[in-house]
Order: sequence, then C-alpha cells, then structure tokens
Amino acid sequence: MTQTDTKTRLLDAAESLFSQQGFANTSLRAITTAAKANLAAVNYHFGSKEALLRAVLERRLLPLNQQRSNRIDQVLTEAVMSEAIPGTEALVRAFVEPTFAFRRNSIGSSEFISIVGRAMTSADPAVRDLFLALIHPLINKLHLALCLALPHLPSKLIFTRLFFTMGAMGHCICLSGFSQMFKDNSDSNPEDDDFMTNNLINFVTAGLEAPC
Amino acid sequence: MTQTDTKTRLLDAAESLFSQQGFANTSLRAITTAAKANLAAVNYHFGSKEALLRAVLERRLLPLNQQRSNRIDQVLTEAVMSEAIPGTEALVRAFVEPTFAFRRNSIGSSEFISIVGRAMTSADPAVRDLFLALIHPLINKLHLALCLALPHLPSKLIFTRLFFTMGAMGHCICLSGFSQMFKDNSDSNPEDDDFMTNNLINFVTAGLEAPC
DNA sequence: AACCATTTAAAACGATCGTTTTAAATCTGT
DNA sequence: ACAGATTTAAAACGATCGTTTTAAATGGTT
Repeated sequence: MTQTDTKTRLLDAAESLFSQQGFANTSLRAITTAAKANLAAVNYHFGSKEALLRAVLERRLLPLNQQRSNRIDQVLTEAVMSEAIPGTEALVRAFVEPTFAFRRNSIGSSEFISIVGRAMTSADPAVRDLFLALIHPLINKLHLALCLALPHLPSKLIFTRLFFTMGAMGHCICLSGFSQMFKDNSDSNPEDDDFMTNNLINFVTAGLEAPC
Repeated sequence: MTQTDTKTRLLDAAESLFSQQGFANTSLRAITTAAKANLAAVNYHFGSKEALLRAVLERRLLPLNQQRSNRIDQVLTEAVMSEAIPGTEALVRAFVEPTFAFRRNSIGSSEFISIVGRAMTSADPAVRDLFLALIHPLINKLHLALCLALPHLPSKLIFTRLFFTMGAMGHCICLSGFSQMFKDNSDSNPEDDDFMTNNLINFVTAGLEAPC
C-alpha cells in the first residue's frame, strides 16, 4: 500500500460525507472522488453502497459498544462486591462517557458519532435497522442493569425512560442546528464538551430516578 | 372542486410519504400518484419540491406553535396573577401536551409529527433549516419562561437542558424502531400514548429541575 | 357567452444515480 | 519472476430524478 489503504480512505470519506449530508444525499461518485479512488472501488471492496454504510458503522461502533458494555459490567461487578445495588448515575456514566470520550479521539470519530445520533431516528430503514441491530444487545444490557439500580420502578417505565435518555443523548451527539440558536460563536471547545457531557449525565440521571 | 382540493390531496400525500420514507427518498411521482394528481401539479401549485415541504410543515406547525405559545403565556399570566414564579412542570406541560394531543387528532397529524421529530436533526439542510426557522421563536419564549421558573439556575444551563428536552421529545415523537425492541405487540393504543406523555413530562421535568 | 384558473395528459429535458463491464496497469507475497 | 490480488481508467447500463413544456379539457365566475 502506498499511503493509506484505499479501503480505509473510502471508509473515511464515506464517514465524513454521510455525517454532513446523510446517506441518501451522498453519491458514490462524491465518496470515491473524496477518497481519491476509482468509482468502481466501492463495489469492489464492499459490494454495494449499503454494505459500505454497514462497514462505516461497524468499524467504530463495535469497539465503542464493547467499551460501553465493559464499563456496565464493571459497575455491576463493583455493586456485587460491595453487596449494594448499582448506582443509576454510575450506569449512565458507563454508557455516556465512552461515547463523548470517543468523540474527542479524532475528527473522524466526531463525524461518525453524528451519523449514529441521526441513524436512530432515520426515516430510511436501511440506515435505521442497521443501527438498531448493532445497538440492540447493549440497550438490553443497560435496561437490565437499570432495573437493578431502580428496583422500586417497573421495568416498562424504566425502558420508556431509557428511550428518552437515548433521545436526549442522540440529539446532543449530532449537535443539531439547535445549539446555534443560543450561542453566536460557533466554534466549540473542550470545555463546552465537558459542560455538555456532565449536564447530560445530570439531566438523564434525574429523569431516570424521578418518582413514579 | 370535485371532492377535496388537489392542493390538499398533494399536501396529505406528501405528508404521509415524507413521514414514512423521508424527504430525499420520496419522489414527486410517488406523491402525485398517491394524490391521484398529475405530475406537474406539484410544480404548478407549489413551485418546487422544497416549497411543497415548506407548505407541509407550515400547514400544521404554525397552528400548533400558536397553541403552544398561548399555553406558555397562560402559565406566565397565572404566575403573575398569583404573585408566584411559574412552575417547571406547568411549562413543560404547556409545550408537550398540545403536541401529543395534536397527534391524536387525526392520522395525518400523527404522520406529520414524525416528520417534525426527525427534521430537528436532519442531515439535509433543506429540511433542518426550514424546521428550525419555524420553531426558533417558540424555543426562545420557552427558554425565557424556564429561566423564570428556575431562577437559581444559570440561563446557559437551562438552555442546555431544554436542548436535551427537545431531543427526548423528538425521539419520542417519531417513535423510532427503538420502541419495537421492548414490546412484541406493535399496535399502539391511547393508553400507551398517555403513558408515554406523562412519563415524558415526569422525565424532563425532573431533568430540568435537577440540582446544579 | 366569454374569461380565467385549474387539471389532465403525455412527452421530453438534462442530470444524477448505483451498478457493471472491460481492459490495462500496478502492487504484493511466495 | 510468476500468480493473484488490487487499483485505475473509461465507458456504458438502465433507472430514476426534479423540472418544464405543450396542448387539450374542465371548471366556475362574471
């Protein structure tokens, strides 16, 4: 390989363009041009445009989900060791913090995360179903862990609140035009990022623990 | 006019198809076929596909926003009359309840609301900017009202929490595939709807009122 | 009756799309 | 050096897209 893998360059370009314009609005020609690759390269390496999207999602989401899953296990283990029930905020942190830390890792990660934030509620089944299949086991694990943390609340209610949590986080993650409504200065610094993360954790923890 | 306005039938068909497939994935041919109108009818009545989207959004969002705005004013007036600060939950209800009530009005309304839920975070600027321009004044009013309700919290924090609130509500509103992860039975009844609405209000009220 | 807005029909415009094909060139590992 | 995988180039495939045009038909109003 000369510089970087063509396959990697295609993934990077697709990731960036999907996050900026969405899946349906991004053509293979735009992707291959940005990746300085041949038009046929996508179908050669991945088979189809949809398979490229799957590869883009899996490349980063599988490790991230593994990380989040490990941290949930860690909270549960610590709870067992100390013979206590797991804390709601600790579980929320286990889920949220890796996501935002991951986002700061690189520019590519940041762009990727905004794809994920939108995929959840995408009107396009090709996008939505792909994401839901990747996140489904993790959500189930988090749901069960939250049931342990909030034993006085019914399972169904906890799932509904988890549903709201995902909405708040997904919205936060893809930084819609909403945030520009408040602040004129559009450049975001790490401080704002920490501010967002901590406030999100406070917000959803309070919502999850609210009296029934 | 024979039965219903062609213009109205086009709006109804576009509303339904946009909510099911998204804006980019819906062709004018699909819309005009569903509306039993001529292909040229869209460009005759509205000028372009994007202008049709604007008309679809404005038809229902302008009255809905007026309704939400009136209810916020009502809460603020009552607070002044009783020489108290407005309640957070009352303001949340003023914003959320008309939305869900509106959704139950008709099948068309339900489909429309899911367009709105997605528009907020859409990758397509044509969709997102259109929605943000329509909602901007209402969000500012709600933000100011919440600052009165939560005088001990800084304005910036309240806006961030309002941001999360919009995310939770938007996610809830377009009922993504998420809800199908929990329940096998997919038909939703009014009870589930009330359950969702009340839990959403509890959730975001607790989040907004959380200690700093 | 005449007028004007509305609607239909059908066809075509140029453009873009995902995908496939063909062929030659380049690189990689043994 | 040879074989096989990778990459490039260029062109074409059929399909769909938003939009425009032309013409004829229909409708209601004055």
